[in-house]
Amino acid sequence: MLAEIFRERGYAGTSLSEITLRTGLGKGSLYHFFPGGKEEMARLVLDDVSDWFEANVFRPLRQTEDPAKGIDHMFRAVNGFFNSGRRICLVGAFALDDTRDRFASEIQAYFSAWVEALELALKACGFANKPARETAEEVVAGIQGALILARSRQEPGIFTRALARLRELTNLDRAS
Amino acid sequence: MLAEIFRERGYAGTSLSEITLRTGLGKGSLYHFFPGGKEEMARLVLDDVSDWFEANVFRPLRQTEDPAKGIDHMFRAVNGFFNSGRRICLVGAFALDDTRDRFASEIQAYFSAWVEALELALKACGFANKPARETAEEVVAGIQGALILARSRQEPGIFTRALARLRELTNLDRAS
DNA sequence: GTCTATAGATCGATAGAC
DNA sequence: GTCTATCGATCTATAGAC
Repeated sequence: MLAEIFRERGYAGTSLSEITLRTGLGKGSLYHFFPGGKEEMARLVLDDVSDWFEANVFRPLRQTEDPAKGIDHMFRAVNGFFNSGRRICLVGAFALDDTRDRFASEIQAYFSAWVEALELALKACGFANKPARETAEEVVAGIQGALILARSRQEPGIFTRALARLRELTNLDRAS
Repeated sequence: MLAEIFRERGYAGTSLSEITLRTGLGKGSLYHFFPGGKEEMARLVLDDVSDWFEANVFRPLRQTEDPAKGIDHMFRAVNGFFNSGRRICLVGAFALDDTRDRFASEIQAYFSAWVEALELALKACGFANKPARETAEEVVAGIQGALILARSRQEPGIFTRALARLRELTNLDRAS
């Protein structure tokens, strides 16, 4: 719920009065749970997102017994989490304006963990160091960009199609 | 100048007091030039961006005599405009939260024009309909995502590397 | 055109009753 | 814990002198 408000309004655009309205909690209660105010609420949301990706995306990518399965799992989990392109990435949105500076370490950690976990899986699939790194960056960036494009056109199909194409980049036989 | 403020703060995070400080104009002057207030200022900035891309990216892509040159021109213009990954895309940033609804037609037009112009150039290069469309979406989304990734890690090199890889996708001999 | 002054609303945050 | 009341700051926007 909190996360959805920040996703809709952005960090600067989210007001405590809207949070009280949509959560049903008065400001007194909100400041009881979050003495740090709006910033602490947003930090909790970012942590929740990171935890979810750690459990459902990064960790499966790091298990090296069957790396292809981890990659497959990533694409399915990502498609589900972003509701096939109808939901944006909060971390990516926060990265674009000065909100990034407020949550620099969280945002940096999220994308680093993602790229590095995918890079590891690609190497385990047989990719050499450089193509593994570059493909990992290309896939993570491609996902973020597809979310922008899908939302800008209000056309979620753009995201699903993009995921399918990005998945092909992770096939070793198509790598350069 | 106006554009840079909106890029830094986002639409909701941009205040008129900061605009008066950084432009040196009082609020009276600002409302003299922009009776519509902040929204009209942002709309002007979006129009300026659209005009720049129309002249320096979309139009070169649409000239079909030498489509490969148009594509090459796009990558160089984009790298320059986004300052090799140090500057974000205002339209993409606006697309992510509810700012999108306020400027829906401008944002939609920007990305549609970009994808369609690139699609046209790719077809002129010999791409079939479907790969041309999909590659165009992949390149535009990849650029947007690379800007997010580069900014989140404060590492502009990510953007330059991404552009180089996306450029390869526009080579017909590498298309699927 | 540009300024200052200010209106009226809303902001994040706090105080204190219950 | 949850509420209401309210603080001081800041917001967008306007009024009116010059």
